[in-house]
Amino acid sequence: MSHPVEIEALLDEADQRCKKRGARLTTKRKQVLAGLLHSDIALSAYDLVDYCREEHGQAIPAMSVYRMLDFLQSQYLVHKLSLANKYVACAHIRCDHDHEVPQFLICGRCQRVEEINVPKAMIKTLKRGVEEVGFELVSPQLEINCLCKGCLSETA
Amino acid sequence: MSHPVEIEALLDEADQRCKKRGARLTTKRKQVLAGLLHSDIALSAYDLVDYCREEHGQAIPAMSVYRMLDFLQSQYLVHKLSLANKYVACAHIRCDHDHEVPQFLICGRCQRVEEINVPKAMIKTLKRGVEEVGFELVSPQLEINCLCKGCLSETA
DNA sequence: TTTCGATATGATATATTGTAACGTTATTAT
DNA sequence: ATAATAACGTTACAATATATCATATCGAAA
Repeated sequence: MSHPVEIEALLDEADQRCKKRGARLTTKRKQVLAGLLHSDIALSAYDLVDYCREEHGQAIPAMSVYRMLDFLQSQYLVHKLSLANKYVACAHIRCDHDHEVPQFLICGRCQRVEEINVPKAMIKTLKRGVEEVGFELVSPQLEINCLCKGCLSETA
Repeated sequence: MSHPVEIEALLDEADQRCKKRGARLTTKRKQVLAGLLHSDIALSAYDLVDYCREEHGQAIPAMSVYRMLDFLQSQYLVHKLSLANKYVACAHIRCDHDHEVPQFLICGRCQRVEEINVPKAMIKTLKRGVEEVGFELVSPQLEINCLCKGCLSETA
C-alpha cells in the first residue's frame, strides 16, 4: 500500500492521535495496524493473525485480534468492510476528513480496496432521502461493489 | 411487510417473471421467498430454515436454503445485505426499476429494513468518482447503516 | 412412454467469521 | 508500593457459509 518509511510515519501519526484521545496504541495493536497498512487488499482477522505470526513472531489469538480491530475502529484508524468481512486501514489517518466522506471501492475479484471521497452535497441528498422514510443516518460510509483495473483487463 | 393477499400477488408476479426467463420458482423456493415477504425485518438463512419448518412443516436443510437464496438473487427477487449477513425480498418485484437504484436502509438496532431509491444523477456522480481511480462499478446498490424511527425514540 | 440429461434438492462434513465469559498480566495513578 | 483499570490470553462455542458427493425430480427427445 505505502512505502515502508511512509508506513512508519503513519504509525507515528496514529500513535499521536491515540494519545490525544487518552487511548493507547500498544505494540500489538500497532502490529495489527501495520499489517493493514502493508497490505493493499483488505484482510480478514485471521489473515492478520497469520501476518503477526509470520512478520513479528507474535502468536496473537484471533480473539485478541478482533479486540484490537475493535479498538482501531474506535480510534478511526481502521474500517470494517462488511461486504467482504475484511478490514482495511483508514487511508486518511493524517487528516480529519470532516469535510468529505470516505467511501470504499471493493474489487469483488481480488479484494483490492480503494478509498474515495464523495462531495458532501451527495451525502446531503442521501440523508434527506433517508429521513423521508423516518430513518436516521448512522454513518454515511458506503461500501461499493466494484472491479479494479487489473481484474477488468483480465476478464476482458 | 405486506398483507397476505398482497403477498400472494407478489408470489404470482415472481412466478411469471421466472417463467419468462426460463427459470423455475419451485414450491420450496417460493416458500423461502414468502418467508422474506412476510417479514419486515431482514432474515438470516437459518431464520428461513426455521420459518419453513414452522410455517410449512418443511425441514429444508440450511445448505438448500442458501442455494434457494442464490437462485432468488439471480432472479432479482432477493437481495443479500452484507452489513447484516441477512436477506430481504426485493421491494420492487413488480416494476423493473431500471430508472432508479434501490438502496437499503438497515436499522442497526432491530434489523428493520427500508428500501429507498436515489436519483440517477447521484449514481452518475458516484460512477464518475469510481472511474477516476480506475475502478468499475459492478452494482451501485448500497447498504446504509441507519437507525429506524422506533429505535430512535427508544434510545432518546 | 421411457430413458436420458439437466436441474433441483438432500446429506454430511467442514470452513470461516465472530462472541461470551472469565482469568491473568501489564500500566497507570495515587 | 499498591489498588484500580485496561489490555491480553484461553477456552468454548455460536452463527454464517461453502465443498462435495449422492439422490430425486422434471422435461424433452427417442
